[in-house]
Amino acid sequence: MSTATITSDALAQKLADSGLRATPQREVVYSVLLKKRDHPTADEVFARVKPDLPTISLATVYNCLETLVQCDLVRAVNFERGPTRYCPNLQPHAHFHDEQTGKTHDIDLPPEVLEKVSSVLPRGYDAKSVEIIFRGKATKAHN
Amino acid sequence: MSTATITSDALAQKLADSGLRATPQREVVYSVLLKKRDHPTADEVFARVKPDLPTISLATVYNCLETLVQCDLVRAVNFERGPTRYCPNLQPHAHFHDEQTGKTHDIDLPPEVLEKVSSVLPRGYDAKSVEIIFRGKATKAHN
DNA sequence: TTTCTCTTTAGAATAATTCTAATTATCACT
DNA sequence: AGTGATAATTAGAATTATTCTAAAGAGAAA
Repeated sequence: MSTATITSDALAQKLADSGLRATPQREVVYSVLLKKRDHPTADEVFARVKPDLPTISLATVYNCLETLVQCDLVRAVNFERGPTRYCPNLQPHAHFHDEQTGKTHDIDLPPEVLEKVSSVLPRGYDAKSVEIIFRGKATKAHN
Repeated sequence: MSTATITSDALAQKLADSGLRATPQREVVYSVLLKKRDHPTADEVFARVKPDLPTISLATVYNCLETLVQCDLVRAVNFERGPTRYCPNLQPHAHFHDEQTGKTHDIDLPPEVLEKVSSVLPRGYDAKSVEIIFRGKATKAHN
């Protein structure tokens, strides 16, 4: 496969690796994240999943999202106190939060920038992840 | 003055600049943040302020903190879904969130790193702030 | 003083998320 | 195919952090 995303079988595999099952709910939640990559909230995912699985509950959506985050298939992103948003982009990237539109943009992070950022950590700090969030406004072109 | 912090008069001045008054509540809340710079939550600030102002309410603590953030005297910091924490450090710095202890450490950000980070933004993205959060564990020495 | 605005206060309301207990589905074995 | 064990889903209650509301208090200005 050439993309960074994952087939349904591969999803099943990833889940199995963690001793978890591939359920319709998990598959649909994941596919919904892949289909429209606009960093939806749990509520938004809930709404998008319902046409396919009319009886799914919001709690299940939360459970599935949490599961996908645990399996490293999805990243959870938080802006201030807003609801958590979910992002299936597995490349290292920062987030740009547009205050006008409320939209979130992925910003690619070249390895050398990541490295420079990590270099600020004094001895004795062992980071296993870093999150970079810009806040500001983006021009029309980026809507 | 040699420090990055601010006298009570200067606080009054900063507030006045925004058309706000220097109240005992605001002064005590601010002084509590300066005294113990461990990124307390609103609840923790509330507890620390009470000995001085036994009748203060939690809503007022939220109000004061918000006011100080508006005046650029304090930064609000969020980790995941946890409660907002407050930080009177005005220098550009990142945060390191120690998952073992729950403690938050300020990590100085040299200008050239800040610049490198900002350089990842494509044309058309106008960031007015950037927040960098590391997550991991710190050695004993940093407790 | 009187008035006007800003601030504080207590408690109610809200929003997002997590928890609980019951049901349902799936798996591993026979 | 049947049975028990385990995992997952569900609806609704509960929780947490925060914000809102309406009333009371305080300070500056007229």
